[in-house]
Amino acid sequence: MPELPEVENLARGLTARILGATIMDIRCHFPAVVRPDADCFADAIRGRTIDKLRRHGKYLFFLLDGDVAFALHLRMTGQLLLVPGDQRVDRHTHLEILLADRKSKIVYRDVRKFGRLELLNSGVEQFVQVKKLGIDALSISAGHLFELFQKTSRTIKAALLDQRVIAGLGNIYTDEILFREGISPLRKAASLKLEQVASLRLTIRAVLRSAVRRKGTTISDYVDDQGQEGSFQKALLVYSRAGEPCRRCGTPIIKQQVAGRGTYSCPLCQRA
DNA sequence: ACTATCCCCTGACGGC
DNA sequence: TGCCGTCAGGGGATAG
Repeated sequence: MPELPEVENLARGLTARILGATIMDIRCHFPAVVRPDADCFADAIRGRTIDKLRRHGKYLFFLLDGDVAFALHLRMTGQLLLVPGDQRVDRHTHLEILLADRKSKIVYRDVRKFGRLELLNSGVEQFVQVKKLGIDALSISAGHLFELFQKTSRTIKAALLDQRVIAGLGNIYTDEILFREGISPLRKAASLKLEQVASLRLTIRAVLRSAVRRKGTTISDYVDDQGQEGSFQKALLVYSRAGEPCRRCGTPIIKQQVAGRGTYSCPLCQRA
C-alpha cells in the first residue's frame, strides 16, 4: 500500500521525466476513478503543460499551467506508470494521459479501483484544508505532534494513522516506527511525554527517509513510474512477520487488530 | 468530537 | 481442479 515514501519516490521519478510535457489527450476506461467526472477532468487538463509535481502526505499533486491542478491518491493498489504512447494497456488500466511531445503516456492502473484522480477547484493549500490533512510527516515538529497527541484519547496507532493528525503514514510504516521506538500500538497517544514524542518524530523521519532511499516498500502492488519495485520490504522488522522471532529479542511477533487495522508488534519490546 | 462499522473492489488463500 | 467464503485495507460516509 503506497504511503509517503512510495508517493515521494514516484514524484521524484516522474519529475525527472515529465516536467514540461504537454497533455495532448485523455482516455478514461473507468470513470469512477476520476473526480468530479471524466469529461470535466479531461476538458480541464487537455492542452495543459505539466509545470510541477508536489507531494503532501500520500497525495501527489500535478500542477499545470493556467493554475490548473489535479491530485492523485493511490490508496491500496494504484500505480502510475510512464510508458510508450503506443503501449497496450490491460484491464486494470483506468486512465491514460497522452503526452504531446515525447510519444509517451502516463497510465493509471489500479486493481482494486480504490484510488482517485481529482481535479482541484483551487490551490493545493485549499485542497489540504478541505481534506483536513495534517502537516506532512517529514515536516511536522515535535511540539506540534505533542499538542495533537494531548488532545486525543485514542491509541498512538490510531493517531499516527489519522491523516488529519499527521499526513503520510499508513499501516506498514506506523508499525515499523512504533517497533523501532519500543512503543506499544495500544498505548494512549496522550500518555507520551514531550521528549518521547521528540524521539518518535526522529524515528518517523529516519524510517521514512530510509524507505525513500530504498525506493519504497513493495509488498504486493507498489511500483514506481518505470515499473520498478522498492526494496524496503527487506528492511521491515515487524510488518507481516506474525509468529516470526523479534529481531531484537526473539519473542514471536504478534498480530492484533488496533484501530481497525492488522497490527504487528513485539509483545516484549513494545510493552508500553 | 469521538468511536465503531460498513462500503468500495479484486486477488490470494484456506477448506472441502 | 474448482468452488466458495473470508480476508486485506485508506478513506469517506454514516450511525450512535
